[in-house]
Amino acid sequence: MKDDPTHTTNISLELVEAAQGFAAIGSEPRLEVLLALVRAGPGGLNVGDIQKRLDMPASTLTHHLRFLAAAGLIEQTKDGRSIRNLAAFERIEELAAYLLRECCVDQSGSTPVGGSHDHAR
Amino acid sequence: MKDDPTHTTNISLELVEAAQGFAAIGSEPRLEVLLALVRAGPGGLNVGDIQKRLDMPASTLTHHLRFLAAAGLIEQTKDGRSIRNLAAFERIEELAAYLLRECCVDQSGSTPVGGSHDHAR
DNA sequence: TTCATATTTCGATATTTCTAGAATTATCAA
DNA sequence: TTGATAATTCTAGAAATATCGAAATATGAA
Repeated sequence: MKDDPTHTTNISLELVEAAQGFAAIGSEPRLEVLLALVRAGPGGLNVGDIQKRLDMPASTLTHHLRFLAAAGLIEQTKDGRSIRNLAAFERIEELAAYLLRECCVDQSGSTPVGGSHDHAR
Repeated sequence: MKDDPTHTTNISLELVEAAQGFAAIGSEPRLEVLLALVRAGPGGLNVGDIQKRLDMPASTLTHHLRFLAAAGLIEQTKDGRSIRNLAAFERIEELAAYLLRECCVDQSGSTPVGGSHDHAR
């Protein structure tokens, strides 16, 4: 019982996914893109909007959006001839939760839940 | 009053520092190193210990430790002929807080605190 | 269809990061 | 001092990322 694939909303992220998520926001331009989307709220922003706000070449922006999407931090839906980008709040929260969960291990002195994450080696 | 250098415990991270922190844990080997330190607790681990646990060449490990230290995610103190590495729990929490703070902006519909982070452009 | 807009793909270059062996420095012990 | 241990620095090739202009693709409007 290491991970339950039947759950869509995963409670705990795997290390690999967490690392990918952190890498995605571990770049200033990408973090700025994500924050712009977060601030834009449920309506999101299309690529052109982001481009204007951050003054970034379209091809560069596409490159970064691909990273964010691959890490599950944004969702992209086609809307006419433009692409609507939405911040994936759940994933952001999962990343925060991952950090907090790991952070408190061994500090309070007890294992918080069940040994959910891969230890060993 | 944007940032108070007299405070050791900074309340809010700048975007640049946050991105650096996320980049530091945005690599599987580095995230594993940090988790090992977190699990080791207040005693920390020296480089050799980490090396054995993760089975990683010393020079590679040093490389990653430098990243983590630069991002403020670990603290290194000399202890005899070995180096004691400690997880910087505060910084980890700051990163989590950064995510949660940004995540909730515009979602609840109101600006949470004062416009603490750089908007605009 | 023709034109304009929105975005991606392509291609090319620059830079960074990853990895790890070899050499070096530092420290303690005998 | 000599020897062993701990860690870093040096070096370098491979791989990944970053940046961005130009060309291509897709869609909607006239």
